[in-house]
Amino acid sequence: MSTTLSVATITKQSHVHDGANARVTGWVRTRRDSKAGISFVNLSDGSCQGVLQLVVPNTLSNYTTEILRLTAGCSIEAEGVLVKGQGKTQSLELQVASLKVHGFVDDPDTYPIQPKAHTYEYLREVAHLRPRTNTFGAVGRIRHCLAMAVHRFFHEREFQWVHTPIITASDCEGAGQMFRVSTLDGVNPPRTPEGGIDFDKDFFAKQSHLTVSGQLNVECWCLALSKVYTFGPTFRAENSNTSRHLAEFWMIEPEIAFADLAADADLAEGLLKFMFTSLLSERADDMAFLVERVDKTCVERLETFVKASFERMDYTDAIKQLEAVAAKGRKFDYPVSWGMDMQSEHERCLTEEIVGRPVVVMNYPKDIKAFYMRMNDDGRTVAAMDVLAPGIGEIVGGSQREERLDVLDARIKSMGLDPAPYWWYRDLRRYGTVPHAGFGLGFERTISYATGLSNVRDCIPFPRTPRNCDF
RNA sequence: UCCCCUGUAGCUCAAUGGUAGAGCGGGCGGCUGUUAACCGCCAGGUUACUGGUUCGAGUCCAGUCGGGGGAGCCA
Repeated sequence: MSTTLSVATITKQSHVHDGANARVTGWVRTRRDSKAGISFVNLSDGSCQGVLQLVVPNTLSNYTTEILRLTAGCSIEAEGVLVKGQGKTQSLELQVASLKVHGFVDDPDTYPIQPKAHTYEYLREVAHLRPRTNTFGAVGRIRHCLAMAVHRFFHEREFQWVHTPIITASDCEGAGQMFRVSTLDGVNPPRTPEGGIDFDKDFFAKQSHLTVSGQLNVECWCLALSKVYTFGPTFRAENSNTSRHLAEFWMIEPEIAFADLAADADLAEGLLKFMFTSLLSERADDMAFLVERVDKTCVERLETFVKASFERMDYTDAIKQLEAVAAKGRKFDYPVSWGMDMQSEHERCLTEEIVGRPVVVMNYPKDIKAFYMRMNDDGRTVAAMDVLAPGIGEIVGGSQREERLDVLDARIKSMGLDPAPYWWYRDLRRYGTVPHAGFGLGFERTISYATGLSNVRDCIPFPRTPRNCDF
């Protein structure tokens, strides 16, 4: 019985396995027949970008009945000897002694995945099969690599991973439209005497939703474990139809105690650089493929990214710089002025044209930011930061949190919010409050930036967007 | 939600308002230690849907549905 080896193992350790007996499993990419009495079958098992070439002699008993019927997508297992190939490449190939077909492809004429370029739009319609393509195989492995890098980064720095809830009954998140979670009969719900829906009868005896952020929950654990993070799915019911938005996406949200906004920005920079350094060293095969087929500049972009320090700029200075280029004739659809929320065109101009690399914009006007962000001494800005990246815009949004109860209460009041639901959040400021800060990093946007895939729907296995929840 | 673009063979795309085509994929044959090979033949279509203009509509118009890009919101 031969050892089962992955294509990745055979490729990476070719010197070890040269001459060895091996068993391999996977899916057929291509088949070429030679009248010299052999067929060449390229096999992918998804373990790496490359394929293993199987050399199948016509002396096998199932050669004419099965081997010659192999088409793209058939699943097989093969046993034989690994030897150096005779073709152009020096890599190992399998001289097949026996080959078993697990599943043929019905109707190869219409098999959706062909050995050719498909459009991303088409592949989204066959999302159950698209991981079989080179590009989506690469993105899947890259996604895994980056996720592992996130955990490694935090673990090595004594952060604790906190599993914040997916379902939340606090209506105080304020980061956009939420998906309702309910077991009530949506067609004929129980009613209150006033005629409204009676949520006392609902599963949690109150309204509940899918979380839009783990931040408020992770802050609680931060004020006990000091360095924490969440990494999980979040949900936004916004009717956003863009290449940068998903209804379900993954977010990384660290929170650090006894830390200010500058430490927060340093953490964001360190995390992103660690992720991309890991990617460049661990998935060189997939990145090389992306350079060839998707985005010529993606490796170069990441190499530059990990070497350069982020530009740090106050919001006030960013506005001055934008006003300066506008004065020189740069046209904007929206005029630039202090106090405005920067539009996409402004963010892109700043990171792509003015700075030319990622930029951290800090200390925004208080009126355009959330209630929990720490009021600066000037009384008109808060300690908020966004990391803007060329080509994609905002990938990180964060802040130092308001730790002073009286200031927090004043903010809640001035923004017209009801303080009651925030009782537990306020308790953190009553019992041993500390300066603390954190941010959210959009995982799919990070993958988009790293790979050059310009639509986040191609950066998650099964994208959920308005009017689209297939598979 | 708003603006713009778009929908033709399994896929990627052609086709002045006038006979719907090519490449790839598939089938058959040839050739070859081949590399998303190469050569020949064959099959494959209610041009998204509904209606309209016209002698004649893939093409022009209206509506519906799908897809994309941009904006807003944000990660």
